[in-house]
Amino acid sequence: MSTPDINSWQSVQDEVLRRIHNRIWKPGAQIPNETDLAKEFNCGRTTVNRALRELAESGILERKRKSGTRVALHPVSRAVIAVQIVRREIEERGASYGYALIDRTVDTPPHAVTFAMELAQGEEMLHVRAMHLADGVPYALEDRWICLRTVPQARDYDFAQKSANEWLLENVPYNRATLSILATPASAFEQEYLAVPDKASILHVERATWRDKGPVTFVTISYQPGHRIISTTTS
Amino acid sequence: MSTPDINSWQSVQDEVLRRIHNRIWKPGAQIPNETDLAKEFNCGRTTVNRALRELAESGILERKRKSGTRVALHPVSRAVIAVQIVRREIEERGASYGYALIDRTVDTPPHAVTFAMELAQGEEMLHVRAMHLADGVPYALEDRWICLRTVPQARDYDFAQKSANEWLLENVPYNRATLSILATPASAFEQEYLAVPDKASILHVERATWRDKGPVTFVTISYQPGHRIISTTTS
DNA sequence: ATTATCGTTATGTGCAGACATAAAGAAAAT
DNA sequence: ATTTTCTTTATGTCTGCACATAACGATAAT
Repeated sequence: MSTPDINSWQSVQDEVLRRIHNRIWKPGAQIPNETDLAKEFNCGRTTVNRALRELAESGILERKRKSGTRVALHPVSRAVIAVQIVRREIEERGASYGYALIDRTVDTPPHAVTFAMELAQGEEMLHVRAMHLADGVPYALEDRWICLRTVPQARDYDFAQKSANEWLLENVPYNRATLSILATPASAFEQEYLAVPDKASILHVERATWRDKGPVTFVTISYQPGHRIISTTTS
Repeated sequence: MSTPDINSWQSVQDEVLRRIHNRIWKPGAQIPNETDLAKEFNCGRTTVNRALRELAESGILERKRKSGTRVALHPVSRAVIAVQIVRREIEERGASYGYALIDRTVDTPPHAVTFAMELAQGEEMLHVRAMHLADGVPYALEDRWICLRTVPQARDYDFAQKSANEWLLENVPYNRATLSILATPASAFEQEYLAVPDKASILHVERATWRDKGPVTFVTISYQPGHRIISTTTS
């Protein structure tokens, strides 16, 4: 109508966001349907669809066939954190990366590990522990269990030069992953290798991965006290 | 070609993922261009484009105009965590929600807060502290600073019934947000209100929000020891 | 009153075709 | 040798149109 042509999906999205932020469309309220918006903005319905679809994916809008589109009442905003190999994490901070293997054994994992990997107990796995250093200083510890049934080739790799972190990513693809973040007091092992005092507060990232139902690995990364995981939030 | 018709963007995506997982297309390798894939799958280029675009957004593929599309060498997988109001977090666990305001004052925030909000020091803000309870037990503490310049109407609200968490979300929209996760030993304040021992390890989520360059709020949620943030990972 | 059926409606998706745009590489000019 | 300009190529996006599909609501059958 009076609106000047808004004919890129990006500009449609901007305009929709503007109306939501300015309470022209209030939380919970229904917004016009795609066809009408397309007419108003003088663009194709496909363009409006793409703009709204993305906003729905990010939780700002709620869409239902036939019922239409409404502004979310309690938007669940999604914080995205980038999970990448520790070497890159360190290099992106402008530090030089160092790696040291601590030990590599074959053992039966504790219950917490088999539980996270959705397995019965008793199976032997490869247990690899290593340190990641930034400018020579301990940056994080890696405590990893690798399922030898799914990844038999790990038995022949010594992990002395390249971390299991990187080796697995390059050699063993996965389909599914879980990730969990928690805080615990430093264990004796962490105290020793991270060189921190008793009861220091450690941030842990636990990650389990699977390849087509076969468990691949379960890893805990323990960070130096004070470490932050920073997210780039959308919307 | 020999491939049976794959003509939904979803099935194209599945097939592409299958080829990546089965190393038919190896990390770092270039994959055929959209037109060729469309021909092979017997579908429109638009369909292939949507499938590949989403995989690129999720970090599995890397695309560049003219150069083409290649399988990411070091895929940065994106873990998505849902940030929502604490009440919903508790209710989703099947517990009953309780709320208690601890205090509400006007004060000048400490440096850590003004820094996170990208402000100069000296400005007075509203400081609200409260407890969130699950089945009557302390679940998390909320320590919040609200910018009275951007949100003057907060001065007239007492936060006795409804948490600032919810009030802000319903009344003050935001454009931009940062999120940061860290672990620290329990402060004296946390020890008292979370009823935890000295030096307990506490998981914190810090979040700052802005509305069109105007700072809205900075909040720290401190969770009961043992709390986990769980992410639903894609790819 | 309850259940089954069916039309209506808004979103979801697919297609072909067109043009826009980034970027690599070749060719031309300096 | 270096810089500039052009051509080519693959992705990025917009359009109109068509049909699929979920779901609300009304109507009909039980």
